[in-house]
Parts: sequence; structure tokens; C-alpha cells
Amino acid sequence: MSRATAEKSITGRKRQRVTITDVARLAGVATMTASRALNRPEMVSEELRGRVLHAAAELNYIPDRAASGLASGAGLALPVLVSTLHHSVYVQILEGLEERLPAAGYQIMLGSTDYSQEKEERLVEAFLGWRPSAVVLSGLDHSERTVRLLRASGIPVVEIMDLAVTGETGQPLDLNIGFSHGQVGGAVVEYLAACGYRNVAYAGTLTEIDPRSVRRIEGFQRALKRLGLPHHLIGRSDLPSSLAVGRDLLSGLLSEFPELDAVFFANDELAAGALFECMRRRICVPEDLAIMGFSDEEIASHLYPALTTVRIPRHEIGRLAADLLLARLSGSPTDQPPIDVGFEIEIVQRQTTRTPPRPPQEKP
Amino acid sequence: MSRATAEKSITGRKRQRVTITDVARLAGVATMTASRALNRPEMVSEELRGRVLHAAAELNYIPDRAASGLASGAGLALPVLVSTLHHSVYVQILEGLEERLPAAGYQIMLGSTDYSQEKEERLVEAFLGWRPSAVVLSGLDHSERTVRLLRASGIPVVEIMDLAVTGETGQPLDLNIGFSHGQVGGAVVEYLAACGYRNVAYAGTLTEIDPRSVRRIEGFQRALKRLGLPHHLIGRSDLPSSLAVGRDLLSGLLSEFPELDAVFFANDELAAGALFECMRRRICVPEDLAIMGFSDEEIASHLYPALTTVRIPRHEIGRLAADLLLARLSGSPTDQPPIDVGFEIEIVQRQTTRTPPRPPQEKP
DNA sequence: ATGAAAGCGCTAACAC
DNA sequence: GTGTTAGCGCTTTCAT
Repeated sequence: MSRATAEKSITGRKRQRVTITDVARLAGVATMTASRALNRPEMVSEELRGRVLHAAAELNYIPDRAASGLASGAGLALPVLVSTLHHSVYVQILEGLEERLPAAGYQIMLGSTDYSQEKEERLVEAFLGWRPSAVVLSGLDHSERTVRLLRASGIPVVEIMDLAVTGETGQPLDLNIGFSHGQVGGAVVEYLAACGYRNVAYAGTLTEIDPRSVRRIEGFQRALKRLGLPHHLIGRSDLPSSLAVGRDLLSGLLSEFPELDAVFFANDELAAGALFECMRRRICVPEDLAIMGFSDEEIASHLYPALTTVRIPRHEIGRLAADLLLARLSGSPTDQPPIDVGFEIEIVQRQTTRTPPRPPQEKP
Repeated sequence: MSRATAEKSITGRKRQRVTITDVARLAGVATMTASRALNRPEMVSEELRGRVLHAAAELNYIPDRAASGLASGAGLALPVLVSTLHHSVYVQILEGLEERLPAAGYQIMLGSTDYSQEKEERLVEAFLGWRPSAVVLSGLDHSERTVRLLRASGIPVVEIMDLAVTGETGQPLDLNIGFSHGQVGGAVVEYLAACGYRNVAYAGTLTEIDPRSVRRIEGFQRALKRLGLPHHLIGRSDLPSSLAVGRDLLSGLLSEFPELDAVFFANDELAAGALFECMRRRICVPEDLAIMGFSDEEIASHLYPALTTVRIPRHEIGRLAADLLLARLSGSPTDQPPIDVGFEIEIVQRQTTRTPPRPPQEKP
């Protein structure tokens, strides 16, 4: 008696789960008819259907998804691996996914990789045990074993939050929907340069581990070189992102590079922390120093001064991923190329960078 | 491309999953021996164990959790229903839970109720289909059907983030671990009164829907009455919490109750939004107005001025919930009373409220 | 339209 | 220690 699961009850009897057989018995039909009445109502006469539905309600019948998946061979679980839950970006992507997937009968199973390929591998392995119908991954970079397992499983995979670009990133495993981080780095430099900044720094965490960070920095440095600006101003930290780390990054940069006049942070949380540090040090933003964030999380627009940042279509990424998946799962062609959802520099009414030369174009 | 499995998808046939039978065949043992070698290694001779493990690795075998649960009758899924993922509080509780549960073989399945009992009910129903071994719920208040389904399932339930208090809240379904929201409201009033504030307001969202909010307000008003202070200063919003709503709540309160000198917000996000609004309006905090938050999220300590708030032991709640659950699942007694993890008013070095009369007692 | 039988992948219970 | 048998709850397939 090691399993305590269902062993207890006043009589000491095993607590019986209500099964479809119970429902069928109460309705006076065969098990199979009950199953059909529940899942393919149109295949059953109205009368029996009524009886079965009634019996199911009466007994509070809840179908066993595991058994049903086993029998039908269909997967019902849909693992979603995000990099972290601490950035609202991923929370909103999740919301996008949840708009459609549960309604279609799929159960989202959430896992957080903390930007570690090793943890991702363990999660993939664990989730593969649940007969998933597909998998959603963050980023394009995975361990060899992860790739092997996924390939062997033969299920659809969607990689989000990064964009496969030939010569720059690896090939996507299957479906891919995101934006180019290298392009983000370049666009930010161009924007800051257009505002007149010369000594522009990048500051981020996991800058050597997270491939998306790496490519953002590469794009950043490439653009700086092209414009003939110094490209050695980089602040790094190995701690997970937090307001505190943002403050530390700023402090470090300021003491190492006093000539600094603008900093691009890897996310809004870091940028907000830096902004708080500026307040404490009485550094005027953007007069003395420009600060830019990345992601356009909620805090960005409410900071004072409001944070100039890069907006990415989080919700759309989630929704699109769900749509693609649903299409693929119902047997659509298998050659969907990567989808670039793009990004935009969010400068309207934002105040942590100088006014750019031309006013931002209005969008009516 | 030599896949270990027999069937390949050349003809568009379904890719064959690697089963324990394949592993057993390759290892030259009976299926059952393979199962034992994998799950109860001590019951199998070293030699066979080695062969089986090797074969499993060779084939990239991943056990089917659904089938295994079906056969053993044991549940392997562990649904966790949080109120929202937008507050880092719940993210940290999750982290506490994840410290132990996955290692013990349980798969956390996350659901977010958005403070809606109806959504909670749907989620409970969906998750019950996965043969959960237990369920973690947020709060003590659930729909009738939720309670009925859970009771009928006979599995352990842990309710977190609220504390069952006779005469104040309902009885817990089973295990309960949290703190008293009524007590929080009272403690905050006492603290603010001790600082010398007289016109103290409460501001929150879902103040009539979320039972925890309701009890916090009740405790708040009860304390104000006891102290002979006005207790009609309440700001309400029906929108989900956000920085923007915090700003609006503050604006509303200020115009409705110009005499206001302190506001207790239902969470740190709202308080931060209010603080940003104060900056814009050039209202000095805490000179002109005191602001207090609730939860001690990361932003609180990094705002400028740093936010006075109420700290709750999030991580501990998660960890304790996991421990209780694990104990219960391995058959420990069933009469664990509610556990109060308490809270503390976080005032050290926080600056959005006036200095209290006596310095906060040091904790060595 | 309905039912009976077989079996999904795995493990408990009982042989040997 | 190891193998055999039966069956978890459900759906497929094939009768009727």
C-alpha cells in the first residue's frame, strides 16, 4: 500500500473514478455509444445522445485524457517552453497562444528554460512523455539532443522570438515566427545616431550565453562600425535580469566609459533600473545620458521620463504561432517559411532619448 | 538517416513511437523486466539493468507518462492554478513549487484564473481529465461545482495565498497555507496611523469581486473605525491591475478626497503607477502624500523614492505547499491545520511613508 | 445507428 | 530475479 492516491475513504474502499462505462451503464447503452455521443454527437441518434449527456452530467463524468490519447494515438498536450516568466513578454505570448489552443482541445503545458539549453533539453524530454501534439520553443538554438529528440518524435515544432536568417542563424526545426535580433541592434544604433549620440553602449545580461543577445550585440556593433562610431562600449552581467542589475550595469558603464552618452539595454527592466539609478545620481535623462530599452513592457510608458524602447508584437507572436500550429495539425502543407513579425522603435511620447531629427511619422 | 524504429515515413505512414517493448526486445528481456530496470532498478540484476538502460539510451526511449499513469493508477500531473501571471508574486510561488515537485516526478500544469471562479472551474475540469495527483489552488473561494468536482476526485488540494480563519473565511478544502488578508489591512492602518496619517485611503481593483480584496478592505476599515479615523476613503477600479490603473486610481482619489494624506494600494504595481503620477504632478512623496503598496515585488525597492510595502513570503509559500503535498502524497496524516506564513511591513529604507515614531525593530 | 472485440503502452499481481 | 497475464479507460475497427 505505498500509493496513497485513491486508497482512502470511509469504508477503506478504493474511490472509483467515474468512467465512460459508468456513464454508458446509466444511460443504458454500450460504452462505444457513450463515447460517440460525447465526441461525435452527429453519429448518434438524438435520443441516445440525450440520455448519454444526461448521464454524464449526472455523474460529473470527466473523460480521462490520458486514456483517450492512448487509445486514439492523438496527442492532446501542447508544451510551450518560454525563456523566463519574469518578463511580461512571455506572459503575453502565452495569452496569445491561449486564445485559440485550449478551445481546440489542446492543453498547454508550460515550462521555463531560464535561457539554459540544458534545462530546455530536460523539459523537452519530460514533455515528450506526455504525447504532445506539437511543441513551442523559444529561440532557434537548442542542444543537439533536443533537436534529435524533437526530430525523432516527428511532431510539429514552432520556434518563436527569433527569426531564422540564412548565414546568420541556424535553420529552423520546422515552423518559425519572430523577428531578427541582429536587425534590432542595428536599428537602435541608427536611431540613436540619428538623434546625435556618438558614444553608444550596449548593456545586457547573459551576453555571451544567450544567442539572441549575441546577435543583437553583433548587429549593434556592425552598425556602429558602419557609422564610424566606437563599438567597444559593452556592459555585461551574468546575473538574471533585474532592476538591481540594470542599476549596476549603468554604474559600471559610467565608471568605465565616462564619455558615454547613450545606453541600449537588453530589456526594459534593466533600462528601468538604470533610470532609477540616474534619478538617485541626479543624472538628467536624456540631457546628460540617453537610455533605451527593449520589449516595450508595461513599465516603459509609465516611467518618468517615459522610456524609449523597441516594441515587439508579443501577442501577435502567440496568436500566429497558435494559428500556424492549428493549421499544421490539421494537415496543411509543410513548407511554411519563417515569418518575420518585425518590431518598431517606440518613440512617440517617450522621453529618455533626445528628439530625433525628424518627427516620428504619425500613424492615423 | 537511420532511425531506430521500423516504420519510416517514406510512404507518409505514421512514425512509430519507441515503446518499452522495443527496448525490451533490443535488450533481449521481457517487457516487464525493462519496466523494472527503468523504474525499480534495485529489483533487477545488474547485468540486465545495464543491458536495458543501454538499449533505452540507444533508442532514445521516452516513457509514455499517460500509459504509465493509466496502468499504475497513479497520477503524475500536478495542476497549479494561479490568479494571474502578471504579478511576479505568482511566478515566485511557482519557482518555490518547482524546487521539489518535478524532481519527485510530478508534472506541474499551469493555469491562470484571472481572478475568475468561472475560469477556475473550467480549468479544474480540464485538469481533472489528466489524472492529477493533487491540485494547487489560489485563494479559498471557489464555485460550488469546483468544490464538488474536487471533493469527488478525492485528491489532495492545497489552497495558497489566503488563510482560513473561522468566522471570517470559509473552511479550507484540504491543505491551506497563506496569510490573513484582513490582518494585512489592519496592520497597514495601524502602521500608517502610527506614522501620524489621519486620512488614509485604500485603492484597488476588483474590490468587490476578489474575496481577498474584500477582506483586506474589511480589515482596513475595521482598524480605521477602531482608531476613530475616517473609513470612507476607498478607490475602486474594475480593470485588471496595471501601472496605468494605479495612476488613475490616485487621480480619482485626489479629486474626490482632497484631504487625503496616505493611500494603501492593493499591490505594488498600482502603487508604482501612483508614484509615477505623483512625479508628474510634482506631488512630494511622502511629504505631501504617503503611498504604500502590497506584495513587495522587485520594483518596490528600486523606485525612487523606494516604496513602503508589505512583504509576503512568496517563495516560502510555494516551497511549503510542495512539501505538504509531497508528505500527503506519500500518505501522511490528513489533519494538517491551515498554516499561517504571515507577512511583514517592509519599511526599512523605504521612503514613501513618513518615518514611524519608533524605529523599526531590528531583526538580528 | 449501434455494439463487440481488440488493443494503445504500460505496470500490478502473480507465477516460476 | 525474471517472465506471464491481465487490465487501466478509452477509441479504433469491424460487425450487426
